[in-house]
Amino acid sequence: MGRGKIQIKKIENQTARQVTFSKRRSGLIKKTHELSVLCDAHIGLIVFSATGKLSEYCSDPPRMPELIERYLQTNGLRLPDPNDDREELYHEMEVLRRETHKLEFRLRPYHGQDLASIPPHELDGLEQQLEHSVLKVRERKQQLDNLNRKRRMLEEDNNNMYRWLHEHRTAIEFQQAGIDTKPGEYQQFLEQLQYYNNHQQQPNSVLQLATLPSEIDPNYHLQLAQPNLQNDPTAKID
Amino acid sequence: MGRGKIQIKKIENQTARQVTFSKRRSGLIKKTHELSVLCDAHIGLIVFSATGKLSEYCSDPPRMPELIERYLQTNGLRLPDPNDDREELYHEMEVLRRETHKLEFRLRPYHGQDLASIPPHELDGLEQQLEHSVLKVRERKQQLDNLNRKRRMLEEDNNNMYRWLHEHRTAIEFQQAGIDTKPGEYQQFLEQLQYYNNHQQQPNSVLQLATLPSEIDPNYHLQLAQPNLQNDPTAKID
DNA sequence: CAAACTATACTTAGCAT
DNA sequence: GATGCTAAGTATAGTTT
Repeated sequence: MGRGKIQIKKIENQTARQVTFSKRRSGLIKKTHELSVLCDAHIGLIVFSATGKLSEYCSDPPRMPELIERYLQTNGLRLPDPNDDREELYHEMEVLRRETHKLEFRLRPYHGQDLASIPPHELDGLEQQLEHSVLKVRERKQQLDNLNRKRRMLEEDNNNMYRWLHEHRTAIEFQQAGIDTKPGEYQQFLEQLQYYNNHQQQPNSVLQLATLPSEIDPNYHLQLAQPNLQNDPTAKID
Repeated sequence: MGRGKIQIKKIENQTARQVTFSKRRSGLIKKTHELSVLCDAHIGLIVFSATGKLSEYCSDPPRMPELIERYLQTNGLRLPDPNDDREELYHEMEVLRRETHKLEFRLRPYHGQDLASIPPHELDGLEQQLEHSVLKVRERKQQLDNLNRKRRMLEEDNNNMYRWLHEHRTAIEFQQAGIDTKPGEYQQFLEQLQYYNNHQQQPNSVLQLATLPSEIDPNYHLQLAQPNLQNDPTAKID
């Protein structure tokens, strides 16, 4: 089939091998196609060249995967490992399921259910735990009460300030007309307010306010009070 | 390539088609093999005849699945994979995971943790819940205490009976020596015991034992009493 | 029906471009 | 590296056994 007969063994000459590969590959594909058409066969051909390049032929090109699937089934084969972590998955699920049950179980005594299933010697611990938790909850409620009280104080405070500012707006506006607000002054004002809020025992007097710098937009007051609430160290819980 | 030229289209003559299939198929496999050897290529050939018969060739026969896997990967394809419930599995796991987290989260307030994350309006409910659970636990402890007291009483009772039996052993043995034990006599013996028990002040009767909650091992009294009875031939029952 | 035959069509090795 | 040429080697259609 050529100028000379050849042995069927790897062609050592790299160039010759490449040429032969190319020629024979198309010949092979042609013959594959002919067979599939002439005899109505379903054929798939997969060729990886020595350099890893893929060529393929399928008598019904889009259905190569089907063909492969059919091949694997016919042969009772499974793909070496598509990535079968199925076992792992099942195991992981089992673990999760168990955990969920355990948690559900652990939750029951706290609802006063199923106490009969608790070993007697654990009852004291459970009781203490519950008592401790009740205390914690009460503590938390107290904390919230305190916070609410503080908030109300601050609100009242703000209202007082707002009222004061409102009453004096005319005077302030008059001042503002003369003096431009400088950045440093606003910052100074903030610090004073902060101090004022932190050191107040009772909601306070409009009198102290009178000592604050006066060149302020009366709309600031709402924004100013808020940060103090959030920064209140006593509000921190965990 | 034969006595006459042919069109590449399905051979209608069923016999001719079968013959051609057979001849060309071996030719194809031969050429496939030659290409793989000559050019060091990795080749897989899958042929399903019109009648569904499978023929295959692989340059490295045992590694057909690998070849296929490589092919699918190279093409970025996935097998249709009929039994891929992976998605479902993932989903189910996600649900479980969520549930576990939810449970963990629900457990925390009962340990007095993380109360800050509880909406304030739920604190009262939680407090009540905890108080209720504490009561339940105390109730349960009380129950166990009662059971233990009862058990101790029964033990004492058994000991008293044993003592009584021991003290009267001689008389009983004498009775037995003359007369074979009849059903009526055992009954009589029981009645004597009954009488004895009913006239004791503190210890409970054997009959009362049957009314105890099941948490107490019903065999308990027997285990205590048994050794005594076994030592006493007159006590033999059934 | 399968295997063997054989004339002929097809494929391709080696070479040249 | 791909393509074209062509003699030589192969595959196989149709036929025979």
